Amino acid sequence: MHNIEIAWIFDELADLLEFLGESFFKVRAYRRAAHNISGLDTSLRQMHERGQLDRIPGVGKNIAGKIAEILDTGKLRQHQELLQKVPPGLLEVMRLPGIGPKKGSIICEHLGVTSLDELEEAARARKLRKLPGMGVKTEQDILRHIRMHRHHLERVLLSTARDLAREIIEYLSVLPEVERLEVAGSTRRWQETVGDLDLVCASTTPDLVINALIDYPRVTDTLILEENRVRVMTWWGIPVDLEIVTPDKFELALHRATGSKEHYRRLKELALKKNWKLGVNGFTGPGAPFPLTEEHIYSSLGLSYIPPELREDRGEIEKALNNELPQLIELSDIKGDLHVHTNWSDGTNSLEQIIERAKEKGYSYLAITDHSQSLKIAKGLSLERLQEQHRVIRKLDQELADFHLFTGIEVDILSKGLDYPDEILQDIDVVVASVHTGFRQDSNTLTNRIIAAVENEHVDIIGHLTGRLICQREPYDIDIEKILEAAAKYNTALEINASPDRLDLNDEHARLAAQYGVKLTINTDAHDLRRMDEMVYGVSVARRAGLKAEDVINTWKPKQLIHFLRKH
DNA sequence: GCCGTTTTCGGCCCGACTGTTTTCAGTCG
Repeated sequence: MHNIEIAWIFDELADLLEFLGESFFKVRAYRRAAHNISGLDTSLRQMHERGQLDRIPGVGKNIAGKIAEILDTGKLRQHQELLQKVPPGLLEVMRLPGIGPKKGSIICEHLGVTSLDELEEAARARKLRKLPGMGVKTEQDILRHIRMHRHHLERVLLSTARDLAREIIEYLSVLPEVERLEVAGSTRRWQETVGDLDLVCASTTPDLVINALIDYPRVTDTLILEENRVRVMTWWGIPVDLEIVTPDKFELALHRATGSKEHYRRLKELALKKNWKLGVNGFTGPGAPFPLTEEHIYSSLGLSYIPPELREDRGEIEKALNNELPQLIELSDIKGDLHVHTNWSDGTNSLEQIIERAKEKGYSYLAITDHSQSLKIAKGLSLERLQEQHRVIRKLDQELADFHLFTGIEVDILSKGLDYPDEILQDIDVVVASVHTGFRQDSNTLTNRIIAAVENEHVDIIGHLTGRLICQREPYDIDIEKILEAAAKYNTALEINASPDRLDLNDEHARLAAQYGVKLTINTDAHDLRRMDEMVYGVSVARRAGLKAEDVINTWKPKQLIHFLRKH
C-alpha cells in the first residue's frame, strides 16, 4: 500500500462525510491528513513500524489508528461502510467543478440522480434549471464540465504514468530472464498526459515475462495476449502494453514504440529515399545497416541523434539533418529553485527543512516565496510577518557557506494591482507574481492585469502564467503573445511551473517565449519536501520546447542570476 | 478530528466570485 493510496482513502472519506453533512472541521481534518500524507517522503509502513505515525502534522490518535488499520487489513471499515450508503456515481457528480455537497444532494434528492450519466440526461432534459439555486447557466456549465471530464478520463498525468512505469519495471527487473526493460511511448517523450503505458523488454523467454506481468497484484485484467506482447489493465485505470523482443532488437523496438507516430513516419520517408524500408526488423533493402542503438538508427539516415522529448515532428527532423539541434537543458543544469513555500504560509515544512533539502540536492541557491497577504486561506504573509520572515532568511543566509538564500514572495496579482506596495517589493530579492483570483474575467482585463505586473520594475518572474490544472481546470483566457511581448521588453522572466498538474507554461508556450527572447525559469512551486523533486518535470517541458540551459535563469551561476534580479 | 507559551475543551472558518437572487447561498482557491 502506497502513501498516496492511503491518502486517497482519507480524501474520499472526507468527501463522503461532507456529503452526509458531517462537521466542517472533521471533514477538513481528514482532508488535511490526506494532504500531509501524500507529501511525506517516508512510507507510512515504515513510520507505523517505528511508532511515528502521530508525528505527521494533522494526524492524531484517531487517524493514526485508521492508518494502522489500512496498513494491516488493506482497507478502512468506516470508508467501506460509507461507500455502501452513498452511490459511487454521486461522488463523481460532486467532483465536477461548481458542484459541492449541497448542490449534489439537491440534485440527488429532487431528481434521484446518482451518476454522471443520469446527471447529463437530466441536464439535457432541462430539469436542472428548475431546481432551487440553479438556473440555465448552471445547467450549461454542468454539461460542459461533464464533456471535459469525459475527455480527460482516459488519460493520466505524466507523473502518475512514470510512477507506475518505475514500479512495474522494478518488479519485472527482478527476473533474471529480463535483460533490459524500459518505458517507451508518450511517457518516454515526457508528454504531459499519458493514455497508455508502453514498455519494451529484451528477453529470450517472453512467456515468463508476460506471465509475471499478468500475475502482478495491481494488474486487474488481461486485454490482449500474444506470443510477444501483452496488454493489461491496471488498478490505476490505465492500460499497460508490454512488448518483448530479442536483445539484439531491443533499441529498434524501443525506438519504434517511443514514436511519435508522425516522427516515425518521417523517418520511414527518409529511409525510402535510400531505397530502404524501416520497420520492426530495422532497415531492409540494398546495403541496409542493422542498427543496434537508437544513435545508429539516426546516423544511418544522416541525422544527428534526436532525444525522445523532441520526437513530435515539430521541425526536429529538419534540424537534425542540418546538425542544428540545440544542446537541450538537463536536470543537472538546474542550480536552484526560485519558487517554494514553507509553513510560514501554506507549505508543510519549515524554512530549515526546505533549505536542508535544497542543499542535499546540490543547489547553489534557493528563494523562499510564500504567499502574500490577500491569499488568506493560504495563510498569506501580512506585512509584519513578511518582514519578520525576511529577517530570519537574511540571518540564515549569512550562516550558510557556498549557498545563497534569497528573500522572496509569491505576490498576488489582484484585480487592482499587486498585493504589496512597491516600497515593500523593492527590498525583496525574488518577486514572483501570480494570479490566484478572478480567473474568469474577460481576456482583456486579465491580460492587462498580468502585463501591469510584467511592467512592474520589482517583479522578476510571472508564476504559472495560464493557471491551468491539467485534467481539472482550463487555462485563463489571456493573450499570451501580448504578454510575451511585454515580458521581452521589460526583461521579466516567465516561469515553467514544474508541478506535474500544472506544467505551466506548457512546451508550446515555452518555445514561443524563447522565440520572443523571453527569459524562463523552471520552479517547483513545492509545498512540501517531496514535491521539491518535481523539478525534472519542468525540465522535461523545457526540453520539449527545445530550450538550452542558458535560456533558463536558474541554471545561471549565482553572480549572473543576482545581476539579473538586481535589475528588477 | 486535531491542536495546545496545554493538560481538557474551545477554537479552528477567509474572502472573492458566481449565479441565483433581490439579499444571499454555495463553491473555490
